Amino acid sequence: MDTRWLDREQLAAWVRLVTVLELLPGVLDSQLRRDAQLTHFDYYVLAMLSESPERTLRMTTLARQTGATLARLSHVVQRLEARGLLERFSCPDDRRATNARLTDAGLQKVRDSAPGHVATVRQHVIDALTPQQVSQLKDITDAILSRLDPEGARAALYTRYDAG
Amino acid sequence: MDTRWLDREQLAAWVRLVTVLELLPGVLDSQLRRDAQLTHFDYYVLAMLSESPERTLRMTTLARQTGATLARLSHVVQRLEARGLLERFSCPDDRRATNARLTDAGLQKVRDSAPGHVATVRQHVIDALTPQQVSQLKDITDAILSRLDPEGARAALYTRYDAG
DNA sequence: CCGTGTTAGTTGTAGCGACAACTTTTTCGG
DNA sequence: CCGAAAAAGTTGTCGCTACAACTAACACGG
Repeated sequence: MDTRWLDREQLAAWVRLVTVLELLPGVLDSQLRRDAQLTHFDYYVLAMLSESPERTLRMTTLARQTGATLARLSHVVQRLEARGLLERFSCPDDRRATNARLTDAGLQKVRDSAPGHVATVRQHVIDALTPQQVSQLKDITDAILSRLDPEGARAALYTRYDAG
Repeated sequence: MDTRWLDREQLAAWVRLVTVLELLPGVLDSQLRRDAQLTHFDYYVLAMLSESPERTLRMTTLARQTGATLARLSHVVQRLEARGLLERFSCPDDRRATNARLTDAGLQKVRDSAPGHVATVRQHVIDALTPQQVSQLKDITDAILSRLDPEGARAALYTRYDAG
């Protein structure tokens, strides 16, 4: 097994990507933690629910769309439920399944924290890039995800939470 | 403060990036954990040392270059020292400072685990992209890092660990 | 050369995620 | 239908990271 090492350009891209991987989650987490007492993953879960019909999703669906394991999601949802931001109830159709539904308080939390979060995303990522680079980034991450997550379970969200 | 929401294209790029942020670290960690009993961060630390003169770096330098806090690095180095992969010694010039030096066993560990790690990086990232996209990724991550880490402390490593 | 502030690093604690073990319900081949 | 296998969640435990508090050593203005 001869190793194909990385050339200079590949290495440069990779090292930078690793550093982004190391720093960006912390930036997202600390802003949301400070301003909304939420981790980024908490926010992601709440935001996903807020955009679903009936503000409700099956645990398995939520897990697939957030890229988390069911075990992790179960812990997170337990904590969010204890805080009154969502509630769980057994699915009538399939008694193995559990649904998670966003409460009014949870919806309010998402709406309150969205502006600050979007501002952070703009400040550290989107506004640092040209429109062309944003488009390139979409294609690049798409290509990576096709290797990382061949089932292609990733979600669409992060839309507006304004008066509408 | 009127919020500037993300448009469709920005949103698409961002959601995909978040998913990469969520999935990629786990993939890197589990491969290295399985094959070398190292986290990706452990590997990064050892690799960085292996490329330094005397295989030695100051804790502060190592922290800056890996993007970690000194506290985190201190814990990690403590564990790696306990496993005999590196050793710490007080800096003669400045007795506040601590140097970390890779042991022979540590160097061997890096050399042994590098091929499998690079293969993983290729499989999930580099080989999923065209050469042009690799170049774009470098520029994009550079732009993001300029916002994330204005001091620009990121390192250069991940070179070859072959017979040389 | 003294005291104040800064720099370097360590340590304790609490919280989150990974992994494995487990229960319950559903599916489906024979 | 019956039993085995699969699917959906939950829970317990362990390891890692963030945060805050702390010690020790250096810098430097007065």
